Amino acid sequence: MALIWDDLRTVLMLVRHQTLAGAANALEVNYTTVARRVRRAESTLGQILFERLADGYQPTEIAKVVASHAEKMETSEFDLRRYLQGADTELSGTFTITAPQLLISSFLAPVLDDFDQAHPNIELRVLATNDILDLTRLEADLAIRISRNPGDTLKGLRLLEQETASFASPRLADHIRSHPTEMIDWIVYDAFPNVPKGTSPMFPNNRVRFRFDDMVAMLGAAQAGLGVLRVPLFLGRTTSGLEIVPVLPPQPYSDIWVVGHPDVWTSKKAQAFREVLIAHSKWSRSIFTSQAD
Amino acid sequence: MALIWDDLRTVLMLVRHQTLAGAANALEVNYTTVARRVRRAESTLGQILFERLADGYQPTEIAKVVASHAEKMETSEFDLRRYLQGADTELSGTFTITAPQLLISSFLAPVLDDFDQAHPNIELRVLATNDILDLTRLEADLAIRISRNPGDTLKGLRLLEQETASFASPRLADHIRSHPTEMIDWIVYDAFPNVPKGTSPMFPNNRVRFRFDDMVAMLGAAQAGLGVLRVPLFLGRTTSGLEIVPVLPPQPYSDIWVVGHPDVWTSKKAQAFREVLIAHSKWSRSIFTSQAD
DNA sequence: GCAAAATCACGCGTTTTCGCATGCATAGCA
DNA sequence: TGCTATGCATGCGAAAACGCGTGATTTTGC
Repeated sequence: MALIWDDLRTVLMLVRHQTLAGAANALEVNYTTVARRVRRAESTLGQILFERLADGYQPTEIAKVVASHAEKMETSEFDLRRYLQGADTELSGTFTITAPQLLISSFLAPVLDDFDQAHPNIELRVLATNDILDLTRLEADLAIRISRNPGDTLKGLRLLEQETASFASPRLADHIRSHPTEMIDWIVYDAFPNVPKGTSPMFPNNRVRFRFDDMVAMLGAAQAGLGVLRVPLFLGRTTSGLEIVPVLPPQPYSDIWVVGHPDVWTSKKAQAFREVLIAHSKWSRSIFTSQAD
Repeated sequence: MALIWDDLRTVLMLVRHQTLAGAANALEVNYTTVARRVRRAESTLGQILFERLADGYQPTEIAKVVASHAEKMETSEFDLRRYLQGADTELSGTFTITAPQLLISSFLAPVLDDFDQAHPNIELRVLATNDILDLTRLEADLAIRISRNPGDTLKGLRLLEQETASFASPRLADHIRSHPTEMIDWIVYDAFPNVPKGTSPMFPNNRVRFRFDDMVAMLGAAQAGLGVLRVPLFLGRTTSGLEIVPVLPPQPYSDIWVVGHPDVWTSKKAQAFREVLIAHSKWSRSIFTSQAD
């Protein structure tokens, strides 16, 4: 009746993913192995944990209970790994950060360069995604985020304040400036599907022309002259083929933070990365706001 | 960097036992396996977890932290196993009880007989020990205990009230009855090293002659006529070569309980065992008290 | 309605893990 | 000082676990 902890972990993954392949992928083993471990767990528990269906493994109620306990075990594992990460004083090994894709080229790239030169023994892994990765689960050690605050459970440091403004292709910008009362076409983000508030009274006629779900595509559309765009200053300024138009005067926007789990925050590598980040933030402040230094 | 849960468990056991053999015994594997798993854990963690000394493995501070987290995982495992035990509706498989040695022959033996005949598919395991086993860790499913209450975390059912009285060998008993004012020698238990309170005024002269740390040995000494003994009625009555003497009139003593963890309490097997236990308790009540039914 | 993709079961050869036996070092003890 | 207990390291053969390939079935997408 000696149950094997890794079998419990396997059951947990199979309950989560519902297919052998999915669980196997998460565990970095062959899916046959998942099937075998689950069979073994079922036999030592004397309980059927999954219904084998054509489209996957359907967990029974008992399997869900097993998984909930395995989840607590997993939490302890992550607690441990974060502790070890936080206690690490080595400036070597791997270090993982995550940032929104669009922050990489304009802001983060020089930071990465500096950091790598200062700490050549650290293998830096960059996860460029708009998804909010779970730092509690160590999906990344530090995250660069655009938000109003670091969140409840995380520690954070505000790197930069930033502003947004309206941008357009040079030709469209010219046209708008010379015909301020004509109808102005906007390209907007799906999550904010209206013309931004705060447009200048000098440009009274605004309407939404396109709604996109992807910022890169929106920038492309703006470059092609399809409309006016509200984006953070740094983004409009560093995108070729766009220039600022006075339709929407610069206005404050969410700040740029570096956030991390308190456990990991103290690690030598995290400290080192923040140092480079802070130094570079001071240097590049003027890209993010319209105010003089 | 995929750490193996069973390696964490192995580290926990090695921190607890400090020797490969001890940990191996607890894990029911060869000690070589413990050594190998610990080496593997050290290598994936990049940390030395133990100092190899001549008399065993000395855990480092980091190992203790690892062990504390593994302990939480272990707690979840026990929580799960108790849940599964409690949800079990089969009247087959193994079932483990514990009871003080001295309760076995006089009280429990017929219960075991009845239970086995009623449920021949259940393999009953009996741990006869005075140690208080940890039911939270499933060292036993149910425990028969002599105490005033079941304890904080456990569920309990009072099976029998009982009384104690004084016993002696027939020859000594005769002598005491015919010479009540002579000095009476007592054999007492280490934990209560004085002459029991409540002796009858008819026998005014009492002293402690021997102190023992073992009840079986005390019974033997009493059988040999070395002195008077205070024991529960059932014990004196069922021990050959002893008879009750009126030095200490029957007086209430701690009750006999069956206790169990709330999670396990509801299992079919536990219910079945309690049934037999209750039935037999009613029958045998007269052995435990001096009062008429 | 049919092709492509996804899923699982099973069998085979390989890799890894494990247990056992041996040898060595140290501590406790007479 | 020698003897014995206990505990660890290492090497070898057995056992277990694993990955891969094949085949069957079902779902998904066009």
